[in-house]
Amino acid sequence: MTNIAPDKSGRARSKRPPTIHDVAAHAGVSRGTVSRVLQGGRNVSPAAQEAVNAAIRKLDYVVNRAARSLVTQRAGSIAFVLSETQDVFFEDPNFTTLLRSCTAALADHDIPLVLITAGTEAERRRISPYLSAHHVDGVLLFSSHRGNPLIEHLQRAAVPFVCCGKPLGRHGAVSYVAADDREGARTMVRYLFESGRKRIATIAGPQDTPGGLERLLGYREMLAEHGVRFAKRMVAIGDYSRASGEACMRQLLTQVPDLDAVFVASDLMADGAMSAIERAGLRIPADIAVGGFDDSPVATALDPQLTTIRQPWDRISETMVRQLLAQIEGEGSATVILPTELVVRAST
Amino acid sequence: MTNIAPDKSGRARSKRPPTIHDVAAHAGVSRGTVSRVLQGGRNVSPAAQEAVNAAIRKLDYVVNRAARSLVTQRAGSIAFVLSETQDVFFEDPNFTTLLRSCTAALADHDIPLVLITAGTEAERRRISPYLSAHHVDGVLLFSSHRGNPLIEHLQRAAVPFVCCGKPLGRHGAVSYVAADDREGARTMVRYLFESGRKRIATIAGPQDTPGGLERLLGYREMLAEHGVRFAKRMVAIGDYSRASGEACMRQLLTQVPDLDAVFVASDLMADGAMSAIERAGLRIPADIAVGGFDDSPVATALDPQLTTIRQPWDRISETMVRQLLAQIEGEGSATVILPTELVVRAST
DNA sequence: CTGAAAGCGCTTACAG
DNA sequence: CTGAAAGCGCTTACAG
Repeated sequence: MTNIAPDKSGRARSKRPPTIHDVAAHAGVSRGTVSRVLQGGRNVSPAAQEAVNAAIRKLDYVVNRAARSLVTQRAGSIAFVLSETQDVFFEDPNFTTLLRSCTAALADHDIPLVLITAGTEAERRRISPYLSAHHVDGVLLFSSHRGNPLIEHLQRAAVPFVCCGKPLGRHGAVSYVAADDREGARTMVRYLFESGRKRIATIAGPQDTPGGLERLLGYREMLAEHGVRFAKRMVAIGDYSRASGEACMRQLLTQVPDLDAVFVASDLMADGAMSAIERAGLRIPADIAVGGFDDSPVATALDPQLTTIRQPWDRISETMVRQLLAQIEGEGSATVILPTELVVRAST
Repeated sequence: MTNIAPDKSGRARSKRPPTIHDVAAHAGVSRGTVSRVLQGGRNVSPAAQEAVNAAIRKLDYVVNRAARSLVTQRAGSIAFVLSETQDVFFEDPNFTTLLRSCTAALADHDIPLVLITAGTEAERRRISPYLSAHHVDGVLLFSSHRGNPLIEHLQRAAVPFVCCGKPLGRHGAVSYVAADDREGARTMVRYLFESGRKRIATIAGPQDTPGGLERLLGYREMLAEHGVRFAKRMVAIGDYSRASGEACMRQLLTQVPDLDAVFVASDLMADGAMSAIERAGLRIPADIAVGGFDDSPVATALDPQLTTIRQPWDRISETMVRQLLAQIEGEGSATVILPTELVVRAST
């Protein structure tokens, strides 16, 4: 009887939690049997099963994860690794969306999520041993810029991982889940053409990120399909920040005074672009139609509300988690591309 | 020799990590000695110390946390528990700021942060056993609305925790860290008076949150100190969302057509309020001065940029972490109030 | 200052 | 289907 009862105040006093041993004693079986029902009840008689479950409920038993980890050699947790400059990523509403849906997806599997940031080289050095030591069973990796050394590190350490978005650069077989950026861009630009727009400019994302690259490609493809010649002055490259969207739009307005539509590679940049357009005394969508990308919370906060391409964040997260879990079980890598969806609002 | 060398491709093949045993053998000492240097090197000769450290480096040894946890009865990790309706909290930029600075503060102590959301009753039920089972050593609790059952739960389970902001409702001694909401509000309203404003309205936060309550109180106090009678029609209550700020402002504009300033209890609501003001054809700050609260990223994205009260997020996070760590070491509870700062920009 | 040994709470072949 | 037993990798009194 190692348990200490709560004292009169009702406050538990260093009451140490029941172990598998207590449960076994209570149920009148061996610890091995208790462990078996904990694992799902294979090879356990219904009677024993029942007795053990009753004891578990009675004692409020919950397994000690450290002890389990020690023998199974599994951490039982998964890391959400954010390998971006912190400022950029934390201000990006997409990050929040992703974090939320990954948390939910992991909670469904009863797996704790360990949040790790690794924006700087120093941080990466610090977390490397943690990751290599298998303190987590796998990692959900968020890192959009080309050539993140973390990828190679994880590969060497044989830590299962899944990237969000295609990792740029030369790597072996790497699992990733991404939205269909190019097709999303094509859809938006096609829609702008079909709405009667003729001179469609674009604000692209950084060209060392898959979204920056692919969405620009989609834009060019759709121009070609409509027999429109691609012109450099119709393109400005931002960094996904609101401020860069505003600056890019000013630049485009100067270079192409008569443009009548702009496809912006992120909602946040579209927000900035809209400010620039309004400040130039032009109306949206009467003078210029604006199409975004993401369908982030800002899209509906804008005035007029933003027509955009919805990224399937929930599906992306769920799929990443599923893929990672499969990989932990020994399955090979895979890449999954998920479709996007055009959401028409008032800005076009 | 249980280690399997990397194969020719350089890819580690199920190489199992070195243990304390390997280190001991390598250094020619006992496992106990290795453990002692791991704990800081008390009672270890310099020579042994040296040999062990060399072996650790040589073998790339990193401690197995599960094994350590099992014997120390410490999880070695801390939970960041978000007990708000998810939508509200994830869209709140303050949350992101807090999460970032807590991650950084914990990283400084080399403690992994486990992210847990508990917005719904069902979620709370699910995480309770996890928390009570001491799968984390303590929790940083984010929950602003009155009467969160999680607080009592943590108290009963004797899990150390520190709240962000004063928890409303009857509780025993609870540790929390908060900004000085009332003083911040007083500072803003005083500043508005001193800028020559006469009819100052306010958009307050939810009245079952400390920020909602205290900032309104500060407003009232400062009115009284300036001999201005408090009038109900000068107050609107929002829910911290952008949309509510806009609605509240419309309401105030109707109720008090001649107001010349408004103190808004959050930057996000101030964003909405500014939209409403502009839509009413009024100018900021010429016709109406707008003061916010938080100094969140939106403050500088607005046009004009927002005058606001800066919350000391970094200090709040650091202090919460320090307090929690102290509590885990057995120290008693404490409450810490941190000063805010007026940041004057273009909206006043 | 150091080593031998017990023990943390589980899981998992291995017999039966 | 079940129990006895070994063992996961550490820490920590306890002797010396």
